[in-house]
Amino acid sequence: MSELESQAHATLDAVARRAGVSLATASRALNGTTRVREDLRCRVRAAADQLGYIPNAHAQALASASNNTVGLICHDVGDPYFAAIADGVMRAAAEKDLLVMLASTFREPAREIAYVSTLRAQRARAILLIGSGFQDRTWERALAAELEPYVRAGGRVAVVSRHRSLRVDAVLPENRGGASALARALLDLGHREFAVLTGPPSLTTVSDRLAGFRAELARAGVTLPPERIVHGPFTREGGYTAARALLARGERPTCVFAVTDVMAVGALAAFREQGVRVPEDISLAGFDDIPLVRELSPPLTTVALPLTAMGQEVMALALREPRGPRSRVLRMGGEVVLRASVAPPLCDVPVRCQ
Amino acid sequence: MSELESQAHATLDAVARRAGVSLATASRALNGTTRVREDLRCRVRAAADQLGYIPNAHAQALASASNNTVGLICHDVGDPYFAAIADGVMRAAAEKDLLVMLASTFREPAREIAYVSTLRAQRARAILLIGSGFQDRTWERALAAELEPYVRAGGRVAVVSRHRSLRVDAVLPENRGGASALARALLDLGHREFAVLTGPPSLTTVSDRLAGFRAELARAGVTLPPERIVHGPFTREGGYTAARALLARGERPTCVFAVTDVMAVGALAAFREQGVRVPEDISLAGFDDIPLVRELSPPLTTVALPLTAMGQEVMALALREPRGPRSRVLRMGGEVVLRASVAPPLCDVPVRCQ
DNA sequence: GCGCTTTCTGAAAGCGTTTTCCCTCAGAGG
DNA sequence: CCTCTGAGGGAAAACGCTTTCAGAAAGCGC
Repeated sequence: MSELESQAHATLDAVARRAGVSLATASRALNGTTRVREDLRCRVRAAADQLGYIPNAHAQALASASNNTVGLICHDVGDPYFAAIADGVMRAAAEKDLLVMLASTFREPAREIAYVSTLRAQRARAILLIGSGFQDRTWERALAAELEPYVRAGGRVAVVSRHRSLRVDAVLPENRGGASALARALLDLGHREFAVLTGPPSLTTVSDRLAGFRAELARAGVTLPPERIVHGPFTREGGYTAARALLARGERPTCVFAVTDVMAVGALAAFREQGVRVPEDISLAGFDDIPLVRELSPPLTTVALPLTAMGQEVMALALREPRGPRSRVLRMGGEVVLRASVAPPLCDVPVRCQ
Repeated sequence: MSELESQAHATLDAVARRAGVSLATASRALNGTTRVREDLRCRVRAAADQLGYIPNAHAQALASASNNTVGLICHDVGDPYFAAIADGVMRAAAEKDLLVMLASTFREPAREIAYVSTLRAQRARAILLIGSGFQDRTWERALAAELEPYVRAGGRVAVVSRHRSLRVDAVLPENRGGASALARALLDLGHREFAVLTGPPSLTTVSDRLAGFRAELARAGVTLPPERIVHGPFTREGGYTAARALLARGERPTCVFAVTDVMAVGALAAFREQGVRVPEDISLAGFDDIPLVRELSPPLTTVALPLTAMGQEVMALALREPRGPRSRVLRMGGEVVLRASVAPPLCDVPVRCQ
């Protein structure tokens, strides 16, 4: 607009002119791609400094058909689960000198697809998708349709905890095994009356954790009646509401498994509000081991996932040279961390008491 | 590399050719900048769809000298404080159709400056700096030197909670007033023996909160002896260590103020570990009102900051047309939220007891 | 002194868009 | 029937870089 206000950026051309060399030499001197006589290199450097030259990344990307940005798509950076994974991704990016474009879908599938498209336009070197896919099969298909040409054009895609229908490299939490191990531990404590607070049933994250948990119960001859399974969104409020609903139904299990820690946090609040003591009245366990659950009282028993490491690994996976058509899958975590939120059931329940 | 593997992106040229129009028309048809005959527009659209055309954002940015990316620099996305603000920024970005490039400095000043440089190269429309600056005056100066030509070239800069030495638009938490109000509330409860767990003293966030707190105590004739002030990093561990140090010194205040909630979380853990009950033995208060402090038991008394809104506002500030040379400052938050982590001091302390 | 490498350097051709400038053509007005 | 206007379309010039392709200069053995 006004004359003085915007002062254009110095271009490489200006640098070259000032250093008394050609454009090509200036480019080479600055990038060090080819040998350039030392004195010329110095002159160019000096000229660049004096002019405050900052290369135009867009021009570079356009000319060299390469760039060092990656896209990170998650549902909600405010959620500690995603924040922890994003942190890992950021660490990996810093190490590899990559710039991360972050996108939060706010759990709207349309937004996710739009972001993939945007990242394609940016010619991002890789796209990282974090978190469970959407219930709707249609969306998952649309997403795959958007991703496929990207991959064909040389883009890399890697995901954390997505539905396997996307045939891409993936970091998968040890959902089934972890949930089984947790069930085992809870059974060992003497619990027989379980309830589960869970997310949208069509997500593999949910179904795997549920299946693992159930399988282990079944092995011990314990069943999980449908009225003891409450669905809700993967949020604190979801957990809160689900726990309230459970209590409102008059269900009094000795142990509640929330399929994510975030839901467990909500459940804990609900229990507290209703005067249900944890673990004396009800034992509570979660999944993920987000940092905050250690700070609760009682600290939450959960299945640990190395979230930051998972973030780093998904980046590594995306950057690794593809070896073939088969997608690589890295399973991580799954260890039970016993904390004070679980205890043996009270003796008025007709099971052995330790 | 291999022949089949990479399949180049369709270009606008290809779209134009297929639609039987010129490059210019194709561009206009897709962007809708000028009127284009309806049938041609359709033909272009169809051709673009068939070819799976995705415009090259770099070429667009280069040609139009504009783009819609903004840079977000924070210390650590994994920290709930930054995560919450980042969430607000993401919301604002989604609304305005901006792409956010995220950078975590991991609290290394050099990295921060490098990121500003990178974002300048990307010709980001705005740069958002979140969180306290670094102690070292040299770094702050270097940062300003990097930012200044960016602003002169038309870039926008806005910060949350940075040192005022950066003359840019800013969202500032009501540090002083909030801390004063908190002190007032604690005094009203009857406390006279205070301790403070605090961060690096050169940060204004720290000094303002400390000053506000102190001023209010002074007004009540209460002093804060230096041995009751413990410094540490702005992390959970910092709070933990500081609290341990305080106890190790044999100090037994009736009330502890941690200048950030994250530190308070660490302090709470330390107290619990040492058998110090909160609030019976020591009242504990924090600052920020990060979501997790509501889940603690006891829930933490704190000074509320609307973190997500602050993230939204800093974006709004960065995007707003500059009105003049004066930088705009938006003060937000500062209300005391009383929760169960504070209580009147026990009567064995020689003060009035409520 | 001659031809032959070996280094560097410079000119220029892209990269994929947007945008300016100009031309054409239809329709309105006389 | 002719001119004027305005709308729409095409050619080509940017945008700021990288990289190819030659050419110049310098070093070398004979």
